[in-house]
Amino acid sequence: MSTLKNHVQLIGNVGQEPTITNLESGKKVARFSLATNEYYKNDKGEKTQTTDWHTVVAWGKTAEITEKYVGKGKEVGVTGKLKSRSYEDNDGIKRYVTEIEANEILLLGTKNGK
Amino acid sequence: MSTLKNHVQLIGNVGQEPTITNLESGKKVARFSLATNEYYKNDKGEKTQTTDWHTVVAWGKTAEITEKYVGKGKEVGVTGKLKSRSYEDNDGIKRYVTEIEANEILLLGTKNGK
Amino acid sequence: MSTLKNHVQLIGNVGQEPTITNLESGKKVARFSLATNEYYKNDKGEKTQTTDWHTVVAWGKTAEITEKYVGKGKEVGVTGKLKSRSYEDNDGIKRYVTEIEANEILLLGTKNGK
Amino acid sequence: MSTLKNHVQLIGNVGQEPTITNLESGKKVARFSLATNEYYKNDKGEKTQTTDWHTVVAWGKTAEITEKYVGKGKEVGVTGKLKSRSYEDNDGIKRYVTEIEANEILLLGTKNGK
DNA sequence: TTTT
DNA sequence: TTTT
Repeated sequence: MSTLKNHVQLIGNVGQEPTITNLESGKKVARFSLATNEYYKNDKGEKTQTTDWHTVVAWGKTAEITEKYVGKGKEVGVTGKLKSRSYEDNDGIKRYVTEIEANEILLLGTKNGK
Repeated sequence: MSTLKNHVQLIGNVGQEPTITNLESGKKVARFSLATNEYYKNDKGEKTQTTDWHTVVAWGKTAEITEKYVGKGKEVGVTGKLKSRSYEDNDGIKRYVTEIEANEILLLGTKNGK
Repeated sequence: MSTLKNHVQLIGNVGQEPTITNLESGKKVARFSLATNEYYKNDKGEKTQTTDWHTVVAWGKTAEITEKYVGKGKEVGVTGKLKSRSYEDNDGIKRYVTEIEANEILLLGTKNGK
Repeated sequence: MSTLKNHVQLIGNVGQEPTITNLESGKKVARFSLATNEYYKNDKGEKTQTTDWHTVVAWGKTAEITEKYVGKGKEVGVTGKLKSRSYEDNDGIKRYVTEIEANEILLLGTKNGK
């Protein structure tokens, strides 16, 4: 888990309530979407915004923190690594997804942003 | 282009010769796949390796540097941001891709790693 | 200004009001101290905190943003690079200082954290 | 050890052989200086270089890796955190130093850069 | 010198 | 004190 070789950091707002899955092993997995917003002025000097949506996955203890503290609209910081995987959807079509596997999730702008 | 809000860094090896596209505007776009390798020992103490593949896109001047210096097998460092977009493939299926839009590409382990 | 070769990121609280210097050239320089706090449990299971203090320097436009928005106690994110320099103090003793030269300063936990 | 709150990354060349200290506890500490070089053209279009020197400290297992593999002139990548501390020098003058406490040290441009 |  |  080298942070030199594969490192992602995002600061943004949570799109929806995280989904929590309890694995048979007793481990938890949390998954949520995160919007990163950039504000800039376009050619005409008008204020514009771009939003990028990211899928964040958290395992184990980080999933538990997610379940407790991360909610829709909250501002969070995430560090982790980029992982890609493929699966077959219900129509038998091979799909590729890229997710951010979180090492750390930090609540920002809150009293308990510890 | 906030590096606090959306920042990716990768160090790895280039999978294939980059593809270069010359846009009508005269601008260049370079695209290549990058493998990040992690080495670790598994439960049984055996040396194991995980490889993650990433798609890197470079525009303008960074594309030109890519065209000149980046080649199959080379060790490179990349920083940039995560961008997701969708398109329809030839069968009319909506596809989602996540790419790293490079700000900077650094050649490592070379005499011209400037 | 390679973010691969020399990159620092901090999220913390501002210790004091920034000092602003107006250079003869008309350019501004802002300087402030930033505390990064880590919370953990010690050997005895007691909650403990470590604080590291950093000196952040901002030039030009980033200095102007600092002057307007950064104040004592505020939570801010900073990215930039590590710079070291030496000077002689009033007693003629050579001093070395390490500062973070900010590329970007982001206000966190605020409505205008854009 | 939050990489969101306090994170440094450097890629550069080692200035001298690392110094290794064996603590009474049996733990090792390694310390070395690292040069990060930036190349750019100045106002007159001449190629110029700036070098920043950093002090890297590694503890425990990372110190052992440093002892084995890190040597003068080698190209290495380092991630870690910024730590400042003070001490009294031999003349009783209080000195402040800022060091990078390494989490990870990666040998670049070598066959064993794993 | 901040914050929790 | 490194490197290109």
